[in-house]
Amino acid sequence: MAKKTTLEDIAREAGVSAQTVSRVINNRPDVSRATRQRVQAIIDRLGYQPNAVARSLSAKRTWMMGVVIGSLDQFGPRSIFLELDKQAFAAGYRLLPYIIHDEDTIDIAGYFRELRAHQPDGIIWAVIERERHEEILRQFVIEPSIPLVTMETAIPGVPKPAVLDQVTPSITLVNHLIEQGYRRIGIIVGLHSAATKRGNQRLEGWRQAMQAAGLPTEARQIAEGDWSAASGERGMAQLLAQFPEMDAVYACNDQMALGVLNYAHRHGIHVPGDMGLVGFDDLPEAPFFDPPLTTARQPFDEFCAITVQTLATMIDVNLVGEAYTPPATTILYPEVLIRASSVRGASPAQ
Amino acid sequence: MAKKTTLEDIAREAGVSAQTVSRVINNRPDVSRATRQRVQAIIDRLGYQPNAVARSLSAKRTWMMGVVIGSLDQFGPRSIFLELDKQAFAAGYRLLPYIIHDEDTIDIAGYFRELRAHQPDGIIWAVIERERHEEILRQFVIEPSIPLVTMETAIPGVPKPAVLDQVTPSITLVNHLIEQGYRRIGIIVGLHSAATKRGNQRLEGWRQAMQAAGLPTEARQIAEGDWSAASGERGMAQLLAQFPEMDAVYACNDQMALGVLNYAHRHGIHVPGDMGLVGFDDLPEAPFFDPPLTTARQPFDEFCAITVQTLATMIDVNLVGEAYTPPATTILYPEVLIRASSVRGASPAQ
DNA sequence: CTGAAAGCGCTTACAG
DNA sequence: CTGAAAGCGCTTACAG
Repeated sequence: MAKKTTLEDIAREAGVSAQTVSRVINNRPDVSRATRQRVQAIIDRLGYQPNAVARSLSAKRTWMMGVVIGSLDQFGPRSIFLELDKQAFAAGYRLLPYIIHDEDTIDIAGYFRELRAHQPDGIIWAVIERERHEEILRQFVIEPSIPLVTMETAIPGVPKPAVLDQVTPSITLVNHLIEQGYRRIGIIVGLHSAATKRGNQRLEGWRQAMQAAGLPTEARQIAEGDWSAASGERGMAQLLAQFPEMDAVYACNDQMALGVLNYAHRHGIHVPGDMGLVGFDDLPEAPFFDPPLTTARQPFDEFCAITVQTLATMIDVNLVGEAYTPPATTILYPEVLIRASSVRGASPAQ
Repeated sequence: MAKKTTLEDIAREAGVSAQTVSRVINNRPDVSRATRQRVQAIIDRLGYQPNAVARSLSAKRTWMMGVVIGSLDQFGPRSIFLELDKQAFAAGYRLLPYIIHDEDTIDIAGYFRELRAHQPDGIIWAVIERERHEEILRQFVIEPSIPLVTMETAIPGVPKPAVLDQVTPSITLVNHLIEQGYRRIGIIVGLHSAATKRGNQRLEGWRQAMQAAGLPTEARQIAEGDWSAASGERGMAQLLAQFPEMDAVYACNDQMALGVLNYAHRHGIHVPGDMGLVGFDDLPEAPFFDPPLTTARQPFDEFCAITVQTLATMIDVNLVGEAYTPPATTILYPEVLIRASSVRGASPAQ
């Protein structure tokens, strides 16, 4: 392996000191035009690239944001990860991903210690809320006071720059079903809904809308899935068994809605004629379902932009040593997209 | 910010030298049991975590693998990224992702220089082949001889540990359609198929299977999409216009196949009765399409495992300074999954 | 505008 | 089995 060019090499070649080269690299103003040009020419000629590791160590700044996030198999985490990456790059940061492929087998605390060992300038905690996380965060992040923001979890004292409201779009979706004349509306919630804010909120929105309309919200109207299409299919079968008069379903994500559609097709249930259906997520595939799916699209771009910007500010403030007053949480509202699956007058497929 | 605990702190506290602590941390054998226990106890008590940046600088090893990959919006890159992450973690490496969100606007060379600045121990080049990449790789990686493997691109002198064969499953898919009695088979290829190996291979498999069966492969049987469902729908319309006698379609990914299905539903074309359909990818949603979609599933887990293992070996060998003989490329074969969309005898949905 | 010195927090030979 | 010294490749005060 050919010896790599270092700052020292450039300095020698240019006949200047190391920190003059450093100044040129970092675009500091206090270098004469002539010196800057001479040094820059040598840098370009040798294709020199400063060692980011050395720079991080001496500057005590890595320009890395650690991100802890659930498996990217699901649409939500995946979209968030991609947008975080875009936004972080735009802000000059690189992402250090710690993806939790399987929450049940992974040692989150160990995972987290390791992430911290890499000295990220800040950490984005994008994992869906679980009881035990709060303790881990407190122990490993909050106490050593490394800048931290959360995206899905509300922890006292930790900024949560933005939140995706789940209740409002759920109410809108259910109200829309009611306006279309559906009355006996069932719901298929996601996995761990009892333990996560997100699942609860969608259920909560359904409940509020139903009760406001004077409609029942009994336990037999609720089935639990695991976000997969297969579980949507099972949930549909379960609901029809325990709530046979059902005339519409709110599937808490589009994949489960697809399972419901599949069940309906196989059993000769016409959607939306016999059964109204709404989902959540707006998968790229959703407009191409048969019938196209009414659903809600979350503004992940804004969600991530606000989160990254806030963390970047926290990092800056932290370096200066000032006290930081976190901004109020920005509430973002998903957009409801009405498509044929929930519109009573919609013509059948054929 | 409370001063972080360093190795020096541990040494002072334990009354030993710094490198004795270093030995304990790195599990070197040459430490007495008594010393090791005493030091370890202090490490545990203070919750000390060695600074990975300092360690990387002095050891000249970051335990990072850089991965350059296209946008994770698509199923292929996404699956590859997730599996790479799993495999890299299992091998003791972390991933430094450089995601190319938009290939047309990004400065790949600059992107790459920056990745190199972070001193990854090796680089995985998982971008789909484009002409200009080869030059960039040669300039920035091959010359400074940093361990590098490719996944989608074949570059002379650069190991490509495994390859996902696209021709064979395409032949299998088309042969299956032929066996089912379909004869006038159209194909919707993906974006840039002229420029990427992958697109070409699926088209090539279609061509080979058709010609082997003595069936025509005219230009009017081919439409180009962009991998999206919308483009599949457009491709279907285009094919029916220029190839009206068509009785089956090979959509080169499942999303485009979904677009085809959507078109068929809206125009009263029965799949598989009037029109056979096969896709490629086996999206989690594919078994729940109406009808369930015949498609091919690629073994991304093996693909990534072999790639990561090879790179890890190359890194080890490179550190020792030995010459490395890259292994032969392992050819992996996607599995074809037959579902109702291509089975003539399959009963209609209702 | 420029440079000599110290230091970031570790590991790596080299001694003993 | 243990330690003193040097060094990884930069940046940061501090002088001048």
